[in-house]
Amino acid sequence: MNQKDPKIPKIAVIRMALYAKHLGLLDNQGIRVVSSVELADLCGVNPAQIRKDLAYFGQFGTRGLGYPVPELSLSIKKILGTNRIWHLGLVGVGNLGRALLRHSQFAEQGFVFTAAFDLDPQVVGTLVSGVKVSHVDQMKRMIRERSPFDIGVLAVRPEEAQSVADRLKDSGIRAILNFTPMVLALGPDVYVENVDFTVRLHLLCYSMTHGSDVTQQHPR
Amino acid sequence: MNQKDPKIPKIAVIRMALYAKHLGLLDNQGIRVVSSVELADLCGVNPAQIRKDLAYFGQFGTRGLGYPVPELSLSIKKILGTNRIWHLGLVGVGNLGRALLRHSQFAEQGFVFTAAFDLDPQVVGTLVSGVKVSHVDQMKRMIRERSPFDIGVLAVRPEEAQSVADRLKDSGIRAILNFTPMVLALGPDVYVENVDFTVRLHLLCYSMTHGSDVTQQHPR
DNA sequence: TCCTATTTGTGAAAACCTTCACGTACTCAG
DNA sequence: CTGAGTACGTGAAGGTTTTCACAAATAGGA
Repeated sequence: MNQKDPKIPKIAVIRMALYAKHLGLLDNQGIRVVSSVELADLCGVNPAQIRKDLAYFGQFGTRGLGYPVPELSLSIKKILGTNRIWHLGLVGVGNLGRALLRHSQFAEQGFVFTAAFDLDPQVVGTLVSGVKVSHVDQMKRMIRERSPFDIGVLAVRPEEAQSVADRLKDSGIRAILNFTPMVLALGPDVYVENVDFTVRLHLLCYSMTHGSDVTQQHPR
Repeated sequence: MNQKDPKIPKIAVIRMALYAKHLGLLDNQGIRVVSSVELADLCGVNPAQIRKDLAYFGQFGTRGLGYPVPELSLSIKKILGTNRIWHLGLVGVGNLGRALLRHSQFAEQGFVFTAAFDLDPQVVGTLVSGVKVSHVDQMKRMIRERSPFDIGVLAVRPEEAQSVADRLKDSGIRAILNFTPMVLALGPDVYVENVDFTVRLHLLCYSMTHGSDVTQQHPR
């Protein structure tokens, strides 16, 4: 399973998602071919960067011409694994959870919520954005029996984060998008990505107080 | 104003926010002193990394002992500029905007919403989480007259992102936290931080399809 | 007061990532 | 078919960040 990719930098994978986004836009405009220089302008990176990043995964361009937009777009999606629908399961139907369920961008990119869990009896049983909210205690059974989703989205209170994450792992979930501010201890079998808006606010504060004397760009 | 910091990597600033978070937790637990090794374990980074990062900004530790938790916590906050209240102005009171207004973590970290704007007449005039929603057309006047906030939080639809951002800039706002998927063109006078959850989902997909053969850790 | 154990602060080395520069291969016009 | 032009793919150079390793400094006990 694990391809012998001789060490691909995580940041290159992140940029692939960026390229995919812009290639999608170009594709919608009916543009068939793009050069690394043009794509680089759109993405705000160096053209050589794009060629290097793509070269990690194969050869996609035609010398003298450029890259075929629709084909490259699809190739990157295949590389990222986003050329299919991924099912998401939300845990924690509070303010943020509710907003995530209703957030249209997920669906637009092939991420669909198929389950939601909470422990508030007021919320359990309700329908939010077409998704039935179940009790957290039902979670393990539902996952085991029907495996309704691939990725767990954690939007519970900080106190509950670790125990819910443990339950997700125990149920067989291998990837978690963590919106809580807690660092989850789950071992290497579970992939975790943390989303913490406040870190970005801290950066803005630093920039405003110092006039942003910061070196590197570091993408999104 | 611009201190002669001889090039501090952005990623070091990002980690400072991470350190601040954990130091705050330690402080709450009543722990008075922490070594770089202990803090590194908590933050999931290399101890030398922490010492290097801190050294960009000064000397904070005592050899043979470690770092004084409350003092270091405060020092980092001063460095980041988060030892004060920052006021936020939300534009776009939709699902996400509403959740952000109600999100308790902002207030806990000294970020307080003092204004909110929308153009839906159904929403304008209502009170969300104690904040009165005004019409976007009032925004420029309100900012100019009362400068009610320092940082603009953009949670509008993608189509409106650029024009609203232009308006914020025009009104004198110098920092924007951008939750839309659009890349904003505002020039160097405005600091912009983009928050795009879907990028993280893409990374999880990549990890799951490939068995995560990704090199670097790159924080939050 | 002195000695040992500990931990910081920091040059130097290593690892990593980005950019350059150019050979190669392809396109397209004539 | 040919040749000029173009743009990819990639080794090497350059730059940045991380890690190592150790001297310097302090704590604390005897």
